[in-house]
Amino acid sequence: MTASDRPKVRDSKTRDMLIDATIQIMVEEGYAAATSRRVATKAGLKPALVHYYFPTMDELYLEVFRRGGAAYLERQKQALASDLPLHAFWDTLIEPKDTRLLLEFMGLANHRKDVRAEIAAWSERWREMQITALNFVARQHGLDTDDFPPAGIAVIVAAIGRSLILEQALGATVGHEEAIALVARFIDRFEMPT
Amino acid sequence: MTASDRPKVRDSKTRDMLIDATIQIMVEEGYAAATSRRVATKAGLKPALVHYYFPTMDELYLEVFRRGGAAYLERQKQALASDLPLHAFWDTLIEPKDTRLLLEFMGLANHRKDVRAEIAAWSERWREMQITALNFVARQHGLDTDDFPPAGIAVIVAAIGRSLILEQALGATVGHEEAIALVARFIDRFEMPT
DNA sequence: GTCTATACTTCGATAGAC
DNA sequence: GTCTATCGAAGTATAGAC
Repeated sequence: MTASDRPKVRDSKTRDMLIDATIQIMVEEGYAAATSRRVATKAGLKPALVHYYFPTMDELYLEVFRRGGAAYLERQKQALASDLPLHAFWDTLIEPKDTRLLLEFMGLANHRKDVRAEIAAWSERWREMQITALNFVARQHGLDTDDFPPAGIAVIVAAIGRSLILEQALGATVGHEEAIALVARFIDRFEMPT
Repeated sequence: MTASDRPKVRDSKTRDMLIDATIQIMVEEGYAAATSRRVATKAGLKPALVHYYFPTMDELYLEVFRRGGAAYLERQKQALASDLPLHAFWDTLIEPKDTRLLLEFMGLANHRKDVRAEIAAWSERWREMQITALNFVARQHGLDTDDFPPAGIAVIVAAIGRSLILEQALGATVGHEEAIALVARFIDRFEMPT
């Protein structure tokens, strides 16, 4: 049985276990630790099964990313459609597990060029969704686009959230409290908390 | 000859070549590609030599980080001591090669726990240096620390620079121009360009 | 200091029994 | 669908000739 004619099982408990194991390893030990053997062991299975479901490791990584990426976009969509879109958006950005996984995939993109295109395309959708929502926020509040350029704000707010998670993983949190306070103040200017 | 009694050569052309090769591979293909074989090949040498100079790969990684980290701190020190510290600091943050290497090491920190402590300690020094300088800037301009909390500003400005580089490596640059303009405007408020 | 040669481990992947 | 068994490539690391 070669790579091309393996069954394309889309929903299977075993398959899910392999995906979950991969996520867990990537988050805890980095993408480089997510080998077929390690993944299988963590899932309580044998390495050959990994290749049964995912002929190549790239296909496993891509499937993990597609699932996680789709779920992440869905949560962001909900957040941006909520009553306090800026607050909810910010909350998605500082969710540790999701953000760490995303950061691992950004590293993986530099290591596996086949994975890169997929992540780049996802990032564009992710960003466009933010810009659309922030454009709406800007119009709603009659904001000057010099003070509140939606695209620029999206880039900056996401950058801050991501970096906080990245530094927290290192245990370096000096200045975080102050940075979070600044972000909160900025967000509160547009969405008054009750 | 065991790991403990190998010569601790501190300056050697060959050693430098191995370090340079490691940096190049890490930046271009990610830390996971920086194997002893790949490093040796890129330097035009044999794998055994890598282990002659660096008994374990962790020692190679640490030496690369120590050199790069020291040089980076030195450049930051110069920047923060310049006439336009905020502008110069920002320039160091968006220097692509340095920042990409640093991001790779942050990934490596999640993968190699022995490397993590070193990177965490470096990050603290890096950040403290920024805070000290920004405290000085704040005092010089008589700034309200509610509007300009040095530690928070350091975290945020660094976060933006790093994320821009990270996204640029992916080819995702939507909103970057606007984000950069916002940062420039903020910085210019305190350091008027001539 | 640099090489060849090699030991041992881990990895990705496949074949084939069940 | 899951396993055992195995292959070849690549990984870290060492021994020893030069």
